[in-house]
Amino acid sequence: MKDQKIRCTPEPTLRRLPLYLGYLKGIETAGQNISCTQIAKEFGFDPTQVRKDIAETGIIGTARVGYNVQELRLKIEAFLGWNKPNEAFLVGAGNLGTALLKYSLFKDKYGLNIVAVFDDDKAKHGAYIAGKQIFPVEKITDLASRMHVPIGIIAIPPEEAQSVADQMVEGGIKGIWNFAPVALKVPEDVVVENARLSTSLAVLTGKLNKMLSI
Amino acid sequence: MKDQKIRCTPEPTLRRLPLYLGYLKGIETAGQNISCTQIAKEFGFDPTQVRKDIAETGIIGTARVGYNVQELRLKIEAFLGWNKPNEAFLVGAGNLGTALLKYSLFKDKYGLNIVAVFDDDKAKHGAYIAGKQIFPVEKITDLASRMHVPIGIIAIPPEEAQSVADQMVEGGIKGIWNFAPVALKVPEDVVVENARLSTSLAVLTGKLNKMLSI
DNA sequence: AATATATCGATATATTTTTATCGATAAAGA
DNA sequence: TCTTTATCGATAAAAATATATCGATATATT
Repeated sequence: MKDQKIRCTPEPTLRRLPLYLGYLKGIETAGQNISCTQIAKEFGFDPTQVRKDIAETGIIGTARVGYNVQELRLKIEAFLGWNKPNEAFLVGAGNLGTALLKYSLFKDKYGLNIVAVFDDDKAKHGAYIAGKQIFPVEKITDLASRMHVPIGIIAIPPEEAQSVADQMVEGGIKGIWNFAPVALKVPEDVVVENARLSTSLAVLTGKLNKMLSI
Repeated sequence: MKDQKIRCTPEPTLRRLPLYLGYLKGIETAGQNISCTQIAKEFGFDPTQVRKDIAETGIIGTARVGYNVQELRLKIEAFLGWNKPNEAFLVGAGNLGTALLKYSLFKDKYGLNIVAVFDDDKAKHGAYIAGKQIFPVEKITDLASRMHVPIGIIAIPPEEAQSVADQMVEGGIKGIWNFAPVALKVPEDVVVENARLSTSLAVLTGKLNKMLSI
């Protein structure tokens, strides 16, 4: 029973799909069809890999033709859940939180709809940023459970992150987008995706460091 | 001659090292030594994997004891190049750029020192944000080559990203931290790390989408 | 002092991810 | 119409990554 193991999409595939999507959006006017070969060339990937990634979405292509651009775009969006608004709570109205809120691409392109903002700074409570009212952190659990919000975004210092995550879980939030540099402990049925910029920076400086020292 | 292939650190390892680092910083007062087993438990990883990751830094541990906490921290920092200031140019003084600039952790913890900011909005030229003056984008090449700045950060809309990357490369920049959702084309000796938030969001919503539909 | 145990480093195995191959097929060109 | 070619989907091979095993060793326990 333990080894049921639902076959799930490889994470690298999930990371590449948004790239393809961005590309498709840019060329939608150009032509009707697109092949894996073309997409692969754009990104320097292997065509077979692109084909496998795309196959995950369930789309059926045509030999010698490829895929219909618009259909492929819609399939990827549906697969990622970006075709419908994903409601989210944002915790942390500091620099990062504010940037996330104002970054309109999230709403426009990825369907991420931040419906409320929370912060533990009393001075901010009741104020608005980017049209959203700021609430006290203690209200997360209650509001999340009543509004059935599925996603929580953590953009606060690491010390408070676990406590906020606990409150989110208690409120029934199923996915946490975590910008704090800590390992959150959550139940198995809650997905945590760490968007830690430091991780990305490490890859850059680590490679650079190696390269420049050779 | 083409297949020289320098043995390089696996990217997953580079991604995990900052996690260990953050953990080490949190416990430094707690004790003298730390074992892979303990670190692994903290993150839910396999101890052998942690040991391999750590081995990349060149540290030597002691059987039955583990590693000296402080030494390990310093080794990881040195390995990632975070022990010395990494000078960088930031292009884009919008929401994201400003957040990056103000996010003090980058400077304090990761040694990322943003020395100048560029934007193509004439109204911003000469102004200061977070103590840094804003320059016209056209000056990147000249300034980068004269100041020998190794890192460029791209925090602008996708349309302009490639052009800015070209200017960075021309100025001798060797590492680009790219926040724009496009595939940058650069010479082989330039490292590009894509810090695309959309990619991370895709992993979250993709998994959620699958989970909630089962 | 002898034995047990945790942990290291090294090596071997397993799993996952990427890349290559192959037959089938739809369009283009001879 | 027949051949050639690009591309698909499926399957196989290769490469990368993660996990397991094993002898050695330093500390703790009997």
